[in-house]
Amino acid sequence: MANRSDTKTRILDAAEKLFAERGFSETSLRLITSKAEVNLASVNYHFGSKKELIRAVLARYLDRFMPEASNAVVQLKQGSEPSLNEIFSSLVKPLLELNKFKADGTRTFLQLLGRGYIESQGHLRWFITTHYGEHLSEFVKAVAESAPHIPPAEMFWRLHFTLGTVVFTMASADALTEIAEADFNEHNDIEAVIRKVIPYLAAGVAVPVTTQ
Amino acid sequence: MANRSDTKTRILDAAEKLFAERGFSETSLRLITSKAEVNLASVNYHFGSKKELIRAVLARYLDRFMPEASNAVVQLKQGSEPSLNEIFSSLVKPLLELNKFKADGTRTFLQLLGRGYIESQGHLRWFITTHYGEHLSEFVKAVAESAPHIPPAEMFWRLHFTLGTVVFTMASADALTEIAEADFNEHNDIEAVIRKVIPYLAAGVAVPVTTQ
DNA sequence: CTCTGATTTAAACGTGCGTTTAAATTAAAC
DNA sequence: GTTTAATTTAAACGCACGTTTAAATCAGAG
Repeated sequence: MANRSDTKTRILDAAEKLFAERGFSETSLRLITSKAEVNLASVNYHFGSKKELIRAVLARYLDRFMPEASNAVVQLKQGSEPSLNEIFSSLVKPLLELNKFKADGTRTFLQLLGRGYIESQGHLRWFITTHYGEHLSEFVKAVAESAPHIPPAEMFWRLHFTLGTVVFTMASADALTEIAEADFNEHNDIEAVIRKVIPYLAAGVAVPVTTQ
Repeated sequence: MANRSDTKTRILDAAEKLFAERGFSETSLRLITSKAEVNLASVNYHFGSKKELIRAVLARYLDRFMPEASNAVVQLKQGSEPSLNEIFSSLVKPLLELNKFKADGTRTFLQLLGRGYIESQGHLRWFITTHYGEHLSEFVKAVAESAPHIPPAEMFWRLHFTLGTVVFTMASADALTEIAEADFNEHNDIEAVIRKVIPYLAAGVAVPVTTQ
């Protein structure tokens, strides 16, 4: 095949789709390169290793999402005392912006995030907090200020419960929207699902701590 | 090694521990059989394949947990109108009973469940609903009756949000408890995490539907 | 055109995997 | 004690994987 300067992009595009659908360890470089229509060895040539390819796939989304998200939160706080619902809702636009970067980008990003958290044995968590720590803490700070009655340790857990809800829901969103349509004649796109989950999350995060 | 009629049990015990810790596809039969101190081929002899071993591991827990759980819900409804918190809490005892069956059985079961839902591409969901459907629907019915202001379609989504929270949290429970200990000097066993998540889930499931 | 460095290519490498085989060993029945 | 079936064992099988190699091809500069 003739020279093609977009080999790296073709690999990233094929890899992110397959990683999101099947997970990282279940996706072989041979499958990626065949879908991308590039040579098997080009992954190691351009990225060094499979591990570094995974990081590159994640970084391409995080570099777009994280600054926009923290920016949205900061801007929201310019006004007066945003509610939890408003803080979560401020992430909707940055999330949906990813659909302009790539078709189905929002879902792909959230699925990659979930896969990464579960498969990488804590490595992704370290990667995100070290590379996007300032952006993250803007969000965490806003949430904490908006629910001052929740102690920090409890908030840590609730934010991870929240992450789990989002990530799992988005990973199975296809199947769920199908069932919802069949059983309740209710059609939901990805944005509709996001708007359904926000009140659920906000209620859980803010519920008073019981010392039963 | 001399004859040992407990080879099957030794395999199941070693497999469930490794599956819970590292996931199914990341755990090789060679690792399982070496930890179990049995011959590699004995897995295929006793279980047929790795896939059937996975099912046997899950079934051993589900067979214990599911009847006890649905029983607890049914008994709770004998009294008057249980709250959502009470319904979720009624699952705690059946969950902790698993610790009597095996050391750290509760954590192992929940992690297996999480791993299974994420790794098996919907296969576990099918397995559970077809094999334990009656037990499941007892729980779903109780929750729906306890939050009659939530329309069925909305409840469908919220129960899946709930499943996501539980599954994701339990799959990463080890990592999270480690961080919580490091960052907040707060030690949590699996029961503590369960008791933390219940109010979060109950609040989210019951929050009034907004038509913003 | 020629040279040079970057990229692509086909092939192979070594490794680890789930599974299968056939012989050896064990336990139980007679 | 002999026979029979169940189980254990060591070895090998075929396959898919990530990675490496070395030659072929390409694009740009002089």
